[in-house]
Amino acid sequence: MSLEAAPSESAHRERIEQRILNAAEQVFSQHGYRGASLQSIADQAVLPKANILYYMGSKQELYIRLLNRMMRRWNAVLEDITPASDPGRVLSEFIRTKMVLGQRYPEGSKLFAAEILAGAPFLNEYLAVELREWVDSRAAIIRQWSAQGKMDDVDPRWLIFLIWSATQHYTEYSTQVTRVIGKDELDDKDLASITQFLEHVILKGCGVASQSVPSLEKTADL
Amino acid sequence: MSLEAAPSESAHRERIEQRILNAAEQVFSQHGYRGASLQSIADQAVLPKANILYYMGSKQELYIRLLNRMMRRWNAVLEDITPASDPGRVLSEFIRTKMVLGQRYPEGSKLFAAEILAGAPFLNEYLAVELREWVDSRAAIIRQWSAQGKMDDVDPRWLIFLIWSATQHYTEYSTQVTRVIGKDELDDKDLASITQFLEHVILKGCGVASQSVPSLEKTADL
DNA sequence: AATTGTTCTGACCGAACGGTCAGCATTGTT
DNA sequence: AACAATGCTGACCGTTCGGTCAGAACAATT
Repeated sequence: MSLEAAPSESAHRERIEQRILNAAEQVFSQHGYRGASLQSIADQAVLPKANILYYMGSKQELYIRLLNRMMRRWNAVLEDITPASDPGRVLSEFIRTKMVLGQRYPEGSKLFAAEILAGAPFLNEYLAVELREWVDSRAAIIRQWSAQGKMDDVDPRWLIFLIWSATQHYTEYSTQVTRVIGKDELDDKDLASITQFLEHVILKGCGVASQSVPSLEKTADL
Repeated sequence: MSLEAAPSESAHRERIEQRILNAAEQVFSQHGYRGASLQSIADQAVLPKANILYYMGSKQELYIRLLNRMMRRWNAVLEDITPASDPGRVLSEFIRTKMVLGQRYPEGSKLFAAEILAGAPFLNEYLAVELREWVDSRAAIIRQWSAQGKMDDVDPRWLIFLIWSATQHYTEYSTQVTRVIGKDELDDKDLASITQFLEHVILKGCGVASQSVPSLEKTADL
């Protein structure tokens, strides 16, 4: 009845599905696939249990939709990287992007973590094919940077895993981090401080010149 | 009837309990507290389900025994650290110890990770009290090192979390790492390579002089 | 007002859950 | 040989699990 045909007919459905997906993401990320129950997801979404199955079909379909949604958010990271790129700029952007992604989708990150802990029964192929190609192609470029003398001769795969783990830590282990530093949650100041710390240590540790403020150096001279 | 009274009477019991604990550690670490079933633990231990409850009392008691066992293994790390210690030596030892611990007790590490992901319902107090004191006391010493000019002025808590996350990654995310690098498991050569990489990047990144072989530097002189 | 198609959900299903217990098997003591 | 004490487990309990389904509720079209 409107100029746009498709979206208006499913506008209501779309809203409910998003509500279910968000609720499910929270429950699955906390308790994993087996530990999450449709009843607790329904409670979280304030909907009857049968309604969840009406929209999502089954527990497994719901879970896979969540994984796909999370993987899609990932695809934009480090797309335009070439041997001519500046390592410092690229690594900084990588660290910052991953910190932002973790903050924007904390439940999605935890969901991914729980899936890996369970042995990646649903993501096995994704890890072995798509993610592997992603890592391999970036690793090849980093190796060229090393060969060009732009940075130390480190194994690029370990470097990628280092950035991955260090950034991921603050979303997946937020419970641990906040308890240890005695806060309820990390504020923007903390996150900026963490990001700056990681950029400083990782770039300097790889022998990459940093373009950020060198305020962390023990010697201010050149 | 022997010189040792207590241990002989419970030798059999001890063996069975260890068998159950090891089986339970595997199942809990994969699926979390809720996702683990006593039946699957019993299957893993090749024992009838009722036997598990005979020895452990309840699912919760079994889980808490596992957490305590894992926490006990942790207490030896970085005990003898003073402001006079050499930062390079201490940080290297920290990295190596954590890598070894993760390799020795991979299921225990994953168990811990799953507990944190679930919001640390059982470890809340441990994190907020004991672990916090552990981190605070080490952080105070690291700050003195920075003040003495022995290393860059970085936030010691972020440094501790960085080492924690980077080392933990290879045990907790072993599924992801092995799939991405196309192996079934990480061998000793990989682990040595990773350890050396982490020592290089983290020590150099914090402005700490390293005593290990400087083979990774892009310049071999000096 | 009647018809049609979609949305929704209470009630129910068999299976699996954590936990209990009666009672058989095994061992150690006398 | 008799007797406790402990080890052990099949059978069972009430509850919750993922999933099905008949039919009520609702909206849109005629």
